[in-house]
Formats: sequence, structure tokens, C-alpha cells
Amino acid sequence: LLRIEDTDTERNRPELTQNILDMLGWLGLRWDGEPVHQSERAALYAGAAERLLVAGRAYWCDCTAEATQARAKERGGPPGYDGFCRDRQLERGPTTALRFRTPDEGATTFDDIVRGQVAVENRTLEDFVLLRSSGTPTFLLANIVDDADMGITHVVRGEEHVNGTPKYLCLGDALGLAYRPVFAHLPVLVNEQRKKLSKRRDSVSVQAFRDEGYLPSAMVNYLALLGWGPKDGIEVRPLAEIQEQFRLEDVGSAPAFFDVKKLQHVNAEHLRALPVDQFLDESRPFLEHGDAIGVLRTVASLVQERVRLLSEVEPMIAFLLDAPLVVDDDAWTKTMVKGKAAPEMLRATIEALVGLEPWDADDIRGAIEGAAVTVGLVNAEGHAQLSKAQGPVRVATTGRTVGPPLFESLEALGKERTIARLRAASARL
RNA sequence: GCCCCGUUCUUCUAGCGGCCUAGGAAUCCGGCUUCUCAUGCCGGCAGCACGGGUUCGAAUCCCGUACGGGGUACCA
Repeated sequence: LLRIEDTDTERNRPELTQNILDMLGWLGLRWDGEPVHQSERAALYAGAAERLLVAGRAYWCDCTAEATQARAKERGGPPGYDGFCRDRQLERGPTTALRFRTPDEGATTFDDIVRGQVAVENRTLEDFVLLRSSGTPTFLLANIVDDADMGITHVVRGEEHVNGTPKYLCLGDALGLAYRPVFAHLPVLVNEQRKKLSKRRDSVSVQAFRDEGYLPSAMVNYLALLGWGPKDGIEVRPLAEIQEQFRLEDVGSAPAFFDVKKLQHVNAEHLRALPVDQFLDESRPFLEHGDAIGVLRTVASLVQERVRLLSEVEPMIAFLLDAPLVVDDDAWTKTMVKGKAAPEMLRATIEALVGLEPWDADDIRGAIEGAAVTVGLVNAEGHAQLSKAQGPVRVATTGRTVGPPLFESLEALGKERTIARLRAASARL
């Protein structure tokens, strides 16, 4: 049973919950339940609060946040509530909140799968709020009530909840609950400044990663590597194997930095491991041009090996699309203007390709090798130096200095377009 | 301030007293393969925060210091 809890009615945003569920679904977490609104469980929380009140473990408090802070400042130090209303015997009113009377003595301890035993002196626990003046329950109260009621077995959450756990446990004791889940507090993820990843400051939206073209399997694979490592050292692997090896007790407790570079590497490997058909399926949502998928099909495996993100697919095959060729300025300058043999190479290539039949990668290669020899781009043995010869042809036909293998690209491009582009480049030079 | 926790290469980690002159991965830098790029393969740079103990022996256990994180809400 997975529970995502948001008890604040005023800030309850269904679309946010839906978004979380969508992302969890994308990551592969199955979700069969229906969201439950806290109002449906109000009686449960109210009952618990009432029991605490009659047992003398809770009291009404009308201190405002400002008054609490002012007193703390006057005391000269520690912020937080000082128990001002503990024995004032206040009745419930429109501005009163219900506070829990934390134990003055003893200590609360609990075992945590990732952190070991954690112990806290009860006197350091302040009297926290159980019910807001609006009558709604706070996180801690709803938590213990729901966990016990729903029979939650494992509480797995971020390190930021460690400090709240003793309060939660004291509350459970006061309620007479014979309930104790297994705890696992995972380390937080930090940014380059070593601060906890925050929604406002950092780009942590799963949605954003999906839009950039990360595969969910790569995402989960990488996430598993933060705070944990497989015993056999094989980091990039199928999810099933990770499930087999992953143990909460092996997770470290130090904060980990979210390294996008490594995530990209993991993604590239997952992308390459895909069967070609599946690579095409995954690419489809990232293709904007209507003919892109058809074009991609002809060079899929060549592209698959060269991209780290699915968003890189279309740019890589842009020269094959039914659209005017865009020639990169730097590529043009570097290869055509500064490349001495460029004009000759283009002319010789056009000549060699015009009568070429059939139009396939091997024969195109042969023709271009011949052109290279013609213009003197040869090595000591008199063989064509393709590494130099292919440059001008590549820029003329694809507009860039890098891309999929040239001969296969030209085969996919077709004879007519290839020659037209070579002529256009030659004329421009 | 107070409470809880953490610290192995730049980063993510393996290591749980001798297999460690500390292993892997990402990044970066070389080389090979090669029609560019990418892949693949080979190699390189780089670390146990510091100081005390305990022990025949410490990255591993204990204490302290420094640094870092989390919490300290009528948010969750």
C-alpha cells in the first residue's frame, strides 16, 4: 500500500496529486487506488484528538505565531513553542489549536533500516499542534492515525522526517496504539551547493526529464545508484536485476549529489540496449516532422548508437527530412573555406556519383574513394584518405561535420537530393 | 541556540579489523579501432576530512575537532 499524504485542505490541489501519480506511473509504479480526501476520514482524526484530550495528553492553545516567537526571543534563544498554554485549561474556541503534551522525561528510540538506532530525549520535543484552529489535522496526527488504521508496514521516506518520528511515536503511545512500522529514512538528494534539492530552486521535475527524452528505466536505474551500489559493480542493468539486488539495509545515509552527466550516460546505454523497433516507438513522441518516423526507420540503428537523449534523434536526421538543408556556419567555414581541396573534391564527387548505379552505400563509398584519388587525397600507399575526403561531401549534404556514417546517409538521402546539394555547395564555393 | 545525522577520487559508490601500495562507474586526458561522430577496447589523472586512542594490525572500532546536511511551522 502506497500512501501519498497531503492533509492541508486549503492547499489541496487535485491536479498536483494527479501529476504525482502520472509520474510514478511513468516510472513504472502501478497504482490501483483512488485518492482519498481527508474529509472522508475526519471522524477518525477527531476521535483520536478527543481521546488525547480526555486523557490529558493534549490541550487547547490560543497563542499566535507572533506571540510564540516574541516569547522565544525574550527568552533569549531557541525558537519554538514553550508550552505557554499547557495548564491554562482553555476551552475550544475559534482561534484555538490543539497541542500535544509531549512527555517531560524519558527518551524515544526507534530502529531505522538505513540509519540504525536513533534516540531522542523526550524533553527536547516541543508541544506540537495536532489540530489547527480550523479543525483540520496536521501531518503528524493524520500520519499515525492513518498508518495504524491502514496497517502500513513500512515507512520509507526522506531524511527530513527523522526528527518528526519521535513525535509520531509518542503520539502513538499516548493513543495506546500497539503499532510500530518499519522505518527507513533515505538520504536526501542535494544540488551542487550541497543543499537539499528543492522544487523552487532546482530542476527536479520528473516531467522535465521525460520531456528531454530520458527513458523511465534509465531514470530508475540511475536513482537506484544514489546512496547504493550493486555488489557486483555492474551499475547499468535491467530493472529486474536491480530489484533482485536492492536492499534498503544497504543504502547509505549520506546525502547524494544528483549528477545529470551520469544520468545521461545511463540513459544512452539503456537507449542502445533497446531493440530497434522499440527505439522507434520511444522516439516517435519526440519527432515533430510528419515524415521523420519514416526517415528514421531507414537509419534507426545508426542513430540509436549516437544519441544520449531521445530529443537528440530528430536533429540528427534533420538533413534527411523533406525540408530545406540548413548548413551550419562553423562547419562551412572549417571544412569548405579552410579546407583546401574542398572545391575539387566536390566537383570530382559529383562527377563520380552522377552516373552511379545502383545507389547503395558500398558503391557510393567506392565512387567517393575514386574521387578522392582523382584530386590527390591519398596516403603514402596511394589509397584514398577518406577521413579528409568525406568532410566537404558531408557538410555539403548534411550541413554538419558530424552525423551518422556518410555512405549510409547518402543512400538514405537518395541520388537526386545528394547531387543537388553537392552542386549547390559547389556553386556557393 | 537546541535536537538528529553524515564525511572514501571532481561526482556516484565498493569496502563492514589483515585479501587495500583502497576496487568500480561517470567526467576529463591520452592511445588503438574507424569515412566524421558515436560505439568498442587499452591506458592515465585523482580519494580514506583532521587529531587522538584501542589493536600485533584500522578506510573499517571508540573519543574529540572541523566541515557538511536535516529538523526545530496552525507546510508536508
